[in-house]
Amino acid sequence: MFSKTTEYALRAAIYIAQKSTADKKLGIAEIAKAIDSPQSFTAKIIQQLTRGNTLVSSVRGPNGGFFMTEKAKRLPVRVILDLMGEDSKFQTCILGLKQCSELKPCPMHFEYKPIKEQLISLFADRSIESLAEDINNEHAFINSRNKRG
Amino acid sequence: MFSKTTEYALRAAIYIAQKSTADKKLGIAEIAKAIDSPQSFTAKIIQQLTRGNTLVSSVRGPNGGFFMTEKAKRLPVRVILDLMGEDSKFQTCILGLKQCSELKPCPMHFEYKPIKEQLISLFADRSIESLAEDINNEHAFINSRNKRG
DNA sequence: ATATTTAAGGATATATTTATCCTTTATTAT
DNA sequence: ATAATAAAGGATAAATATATCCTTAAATAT
Repeated sequence: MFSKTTEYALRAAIYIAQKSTADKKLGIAEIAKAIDSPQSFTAKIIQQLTRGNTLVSSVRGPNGGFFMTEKAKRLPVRVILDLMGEDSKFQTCILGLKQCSELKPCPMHFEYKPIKEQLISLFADRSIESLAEDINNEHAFINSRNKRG
Repeated sequence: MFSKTTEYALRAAIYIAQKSTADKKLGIAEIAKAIDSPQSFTAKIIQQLTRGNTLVSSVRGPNGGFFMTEKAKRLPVRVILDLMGEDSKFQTCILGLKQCSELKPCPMHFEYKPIKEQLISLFADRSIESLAEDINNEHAFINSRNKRG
């Protein structure tokens, strides 16, 4: 579905939404370990997510790190894809044809269309924090220790 | 969604289903031109689709080429993905987590699940020929000249 | 001011995907 | 048999994605 790069971006952003506040910043080492991704590479990716200062915020130096404001957590998941340059991910033809359209549909166009629309609205309608809600405290983030008990 | 390789495979197989019979084989040059793909690369990909002799058939020499039997045309689209080694494409976690499951779901698991199921059944239930049915004769295969008029 | 901490950024390495070219093999037509 | 045709297959190149390392810049604590 997504490239590894985008998978790391989604995991990182969702994790930061789950675990950080303006008062509780997360270091790159913690994030990379929690989401099971290569640290240096993830650092570059999170850099991209800080561009424009709308999604992820960062502070350098001691007690610095990454965090998301409450406002940022309410943004749609789509914003992550936008910052990764994957915003047209679901807009494209499933067979990769540039000229595929309603008027000149590819052989899978109408079969794929309703599914594509659900994918688009999944990312457009759901906020990052709505996903981050950790209902049963057993999310599949490998190294996070979410259990309270 | 898919890699370019898989996109070419889908386009090629669908095109061969549309245009070939055992008596009317298609050359690699025609196929590559019709589906707008690099010829040599597409040749390798179609080779993969001939493995096991269940989907695409090939004959060498003069009047040779590629074709699909009527039986092959009735196979589900999924078979193309299988031969390309992309059979688990939709089975995987949308965030790329290996340990994502019903018991330990990733933050998008349940939101993505119904969409994933539709994708799986699109490829499992629909036959290649059912897609290939060229309803309005204006498919987005760039260089095919489907118009009868 | 200085040292320490942590992200930002540049340069480079590695792996994988995508693509081309050339030779070989099978089949057909003469 | 020989030449022509078309796919099969091997070797290699180019492009892109993935990943690491090192230096720089900013913020904090002392």
